[in-house]
Formats: sequence, structure tokens, C-alpha cells
Amino acid sequence: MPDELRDRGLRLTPQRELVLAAVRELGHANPEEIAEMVRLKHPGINLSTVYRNLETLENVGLVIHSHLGHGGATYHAADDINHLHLVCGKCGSVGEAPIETAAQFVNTIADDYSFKTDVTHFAIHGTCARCLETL
Amino acid sequence: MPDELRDRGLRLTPQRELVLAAVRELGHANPEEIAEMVRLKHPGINLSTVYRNLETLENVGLVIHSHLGHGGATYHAADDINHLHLVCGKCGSVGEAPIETAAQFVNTIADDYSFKTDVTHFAIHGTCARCLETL
DNA sequence: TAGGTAGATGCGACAACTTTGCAAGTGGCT
DNA sequence: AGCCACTTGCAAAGTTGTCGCATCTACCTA
Repeated sequence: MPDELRDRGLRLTPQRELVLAAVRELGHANPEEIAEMVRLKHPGINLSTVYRNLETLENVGLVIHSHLGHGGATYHAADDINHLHLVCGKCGSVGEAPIETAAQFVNTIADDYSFKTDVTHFAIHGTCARCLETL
Repeated sequence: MPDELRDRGLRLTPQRELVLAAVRELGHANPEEIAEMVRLKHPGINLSTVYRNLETLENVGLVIHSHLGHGGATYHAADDINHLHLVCGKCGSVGEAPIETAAQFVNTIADDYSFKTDVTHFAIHGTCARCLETL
């Protein structure tokens, strides 16, 4: 679908297409990982081009970033954000749970604080089952 | 209570006391803000000393960090972590809600995924009431 | 109370990650 | 085919946090 880029007023460059494809394929990935994947087909791409394209793609709503750990952002395809992330503070593993798991929590906060929460933006932090066992 | 430091095997230095005091006074603050406050009484303190003391104080359980925004950590007094943070992605405001608000959510995740979540570590991201109005 | 020592501090260098300026390149319109 | 604004590559710089090392000092011991 090359027109999904043009329709949003963006030029269709190989770099841009490959960045979007990488985000979709990787599920969630940081800029460095995305650059690596893009380089398989377009070895010369510069990291700053990746950063700029991620920002651009996010501005037009094709891509979304979230924060899974202490460090930088990870990027997702916008239409793939239907889950929340369970990040283990011990081993760093990233689990997923359907977004409905938080539905009541979100509603409570909306009712009590008029705050519309986006549960996918930040990870849910805690300790995973395996790490709990080994304590 | 100077002995709360010594009791945990830490030397009682003016810098360390002031860092702890600043964390307690500020409620939540990043290392730079903490350094600024410490400098009011101890102008010479080095930023790396602040970082090292925050790490040390966290190791002995007097201080805890959490992530409120895209950037770095913010620090709290450990006995002050009884609320979760509602961070508005538009205006950056930080609201609070009692930790019980998330109790059922936490239980659901524990039951379904054996994942023990720490809701205070990452902020709850979304849009605050005021920003929702002005959309 | 003086002295020794492990731990703490200050300082500068370094590292990781991201942003920016600018010149050269190129997609898309006419 | 040609033009122009948008993109890219590259290098430099900004940010934030970490590290090595020499110096200093809190605390223990005699």
C-alpha cells in the first residue's frame, strides 16, 4: 500500500517505506533495531533518517511509540496497539495482555478523575511469574 | 533521624543527608532538581554525587524511582509511594490517585498472568481533564 | 583523642542516545 | 525534461547518565 504514505502528504522514499515495514514486522522495536532491519535491504540508511522517519510516521498516525523500560522508546504500528505490556523488572521480559484487562481500571479513572488514560503508552511494570518463583 | 542512614550501613555525609532531605521535600523530582535543592545548603555538590547517592539510597530502600515521562527517572521517598501518577501527555501535568484505584486491575493481572505488578513504577499516561476540554 | 582505613566526593573523561545544521540528492508535479 | 520542496547523509553538538581516579573524610579502634 504505497498510497497510505502519499495520502498523508508524505513522499514515498525507499527509506521511509522500509522503516514503516520494519516497524510492522518487528512488533515492537527501538530505533536501532529498526535501522538494522532496514539495512538488510538498504544498507546505507543513516540512523538519523530512521529517527526522523519514525517521528514523521508518528505525526501522521501510522506509528506509535511507547515506553517499555528505563531507556528509550519502542515503536509499534499504530494498528497493532491492542495489547498492554507487562515488563518484568527482574529479567526484562516483555509479556502482553489484552487491552480489555485494563478496561475497568481505565473507566474508574475516567469517572473519578476525568482522566482519559492510554494504557499502552507506558508498560505495566512488575515481576513475572518465572522470577517470582525463583525468589 | 541521622541513624536511619547509619543503621543501613551508610556513612552519614552532609551530601547524603541533604540528598535524602531534598527527595523528601520535593515529593517527586529528578536528579537535576534534587541537586539544585541540595546546592542551596551545600553549593559545591557534584551531580555525580547526587546520582550515586540516589542509587545508594535506593539500594537500602529509603528512596524509590519511577518513570513519569519520556525522559529520566524521578525520585520519591520510599514511604511516600502510596499513589499512582496520572501524567498528561498534552500539558505534562502530573496528577495523583490513590493506589487502591488500581487494586482490582492488579489482582486481575496477578490471577490471569501470575504477574505481580508495581503500579507506581511507571506513570499512567493519558490526557487530563483540562486538556480534554480544550480539544 | 589521634590515626588508619574503607567508603564517599569532586572532577573530568567517557558513553549511549537523540537532535540539528547544512549541503547534496530525489520524489512528484507541470 | 525541469523545478522545487521535501528527504537524506554526514558530521557536529546536545543530553543524560556513568566511570576512573586522586583526594578527602566519617567512623572505628586503640
